[in-house]
Amino acid sequence: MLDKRFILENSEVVQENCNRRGVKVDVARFVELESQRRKLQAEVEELSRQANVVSKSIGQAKDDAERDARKEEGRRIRERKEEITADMERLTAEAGAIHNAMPNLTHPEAPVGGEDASKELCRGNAAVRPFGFPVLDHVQIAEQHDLIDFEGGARVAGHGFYFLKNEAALLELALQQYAMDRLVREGFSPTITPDLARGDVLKGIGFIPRGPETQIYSVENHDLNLVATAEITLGGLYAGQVIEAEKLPIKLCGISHCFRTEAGAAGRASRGLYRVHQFTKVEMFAFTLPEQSDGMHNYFRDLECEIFDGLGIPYRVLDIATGDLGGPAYRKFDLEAWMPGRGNGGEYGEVTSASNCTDYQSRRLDIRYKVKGEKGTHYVHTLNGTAVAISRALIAILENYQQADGSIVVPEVLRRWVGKERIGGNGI
RNA sequence: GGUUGGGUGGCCGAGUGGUUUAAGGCACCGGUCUUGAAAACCGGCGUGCGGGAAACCGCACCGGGGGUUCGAAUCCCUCCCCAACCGCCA
Repeated sequence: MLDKRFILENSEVVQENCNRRGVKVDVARFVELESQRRKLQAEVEELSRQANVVSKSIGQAKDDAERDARKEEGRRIRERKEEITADMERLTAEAGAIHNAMPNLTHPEAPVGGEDASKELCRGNAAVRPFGFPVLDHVQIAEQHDLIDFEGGARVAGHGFYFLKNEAALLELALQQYAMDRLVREGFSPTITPDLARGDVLKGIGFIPRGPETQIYSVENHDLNLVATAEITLGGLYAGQVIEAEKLPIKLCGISHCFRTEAGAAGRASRGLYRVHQFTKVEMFAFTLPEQSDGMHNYFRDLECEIFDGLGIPYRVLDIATGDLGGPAYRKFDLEAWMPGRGNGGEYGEVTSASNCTDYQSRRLDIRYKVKGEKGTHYVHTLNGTAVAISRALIAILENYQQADGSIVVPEVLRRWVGKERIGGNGI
C-alpha cells in the first residue's frame, strides 16, 4: 500500500508506474475521491469540536432549563455530523478499493516491459553438463529409484500431492540442513514457523485468502489459512509492532510447508514436482531501515547464488521486468536452475525469488521503527527470498546429477546428511 | 472441548458517566550536581490524520464492530484475541 499523501502529491508518477506494471488503476479518480473525502473530514472534525464544547458546558450548567437547551443543541450538531460522516464513508470505501489495487513503486533499474523483458544478470559457477546419454526427467528418475510416490499422494490427498521416499526424503532434510546451516552462519535467526495464519496477515503480505481467484487453502469455520510461504508468517511476526531502529536489520530464516491451490494453473508445464500443492521451503526474511533495503536485496540474491553454486547446479539470475512483478515487490530477482529433463532438451525453471517490498507490506501490517531521541515512527522495509524450495531443488539435483549408469550422484555438500555419495547404480 | 480471568501509550499499570487534559512507575531525551559515571533532583516525552513557515491548534484513538447518552476507557450487545486451570492428546 502506498502512502496516500504521496499519491496526492505525485499522481502522475503513480499513474505512470501502474501503467508500466500493467495494472489498471484510475489514479486521477482516487485523487478526486480522496480530496473530497478530506474536505468532509475537516467538516466532521469541526462539528465534533463544536459538540465537544457543548457537552463540556452541560456539566457546568446553572439550571435545568439551560441544561436542556444545551442538550438539544448538542443533539442537533451530532445529527449533522452523522450525515456528513455517512457521505465520507462512501468516499472512503471507493477510494480505498482503488488504493488497495495500486502496486508498489518500482526500482528505477528494473527492466520495463512484460515477462520477456526480464533481464539476465549473470549465471552460476556450474556449467550446463553435456550428457552423453539419453536424459531422463525427474519423474522417470524418481520412479527408477523409488524416490517419489505420486499415486500414493493422489490416493491420500489428490493430484498435486506426493510422498517423498527413501533418498528423496533424506535429500529434503539434507537441503533444509544445508540451507539453515549456511544462513545461521550469516547471522539469520533460525525459526520453524506456523503453517497456518490469520486472514489479516495474509492480506498484509499481499495474498488474497478467500474468493474464486485465491491461491490459498483456508480452514472452514476458522479465520485460518494454510500458508503459501513462510514469508507470510515471518512478515506477520512483527505485525503491529514498533521496533527500535538500532535492532535493524532483523534477519530471519524459517522452514515451513507451503500450500498452494494453483487455481488457474492447469495446462501449464507442471509435470511431476514442478507445480505441486504442497512443498517445503527455507525462506529468508528481513526487516530493515529504508536505506538498507537495496543492499539487503542484493545480499539475498548473492546468498541464493552461493547456495546453488554450493549445490553445483547451473542457473541464471533474472532481474524481473515491471510487468511481471507482484503488487508488493519494488524489485525482484529470480534464480532459474537448469533442468535437463524439462521441456525438449532442457529448460531453465524458477527455483528462487528475492523481493524487496520496501514499505508496501509494513504499511498494511503496521510494522514501524523508532529512532531513539526522535519523535514519531517510520515504516520498516521488508524483504523476502527463497533459500531453498525443496521440490524444485530436488528436480534440479536429480536431473543434473544423473549418470550414464542410471545412478544419481549426491551433491557433495549434502552427503554428510544423506549419508551416501550416490543413489542407485554401483552404490546400491 | 469446558471453566475463569483478561485486552489501557515503547513496556508495566491505575482508572464504574463530565474535576482524565488517560494517574503513577519503567525506559528514553535534556538539564543540575560530579574528575567521570551512578544515584538524587528539575524539566520533557504516545500514535495517526488534518491545518500552519513555525510556535502551535483541531479531530480521532483505551482489542474490532454496533448501541444507549448532550457526553463512554467506564454502561449494554456482539465478535475477535490472549492467559491460567481442567479434560483430551504427539
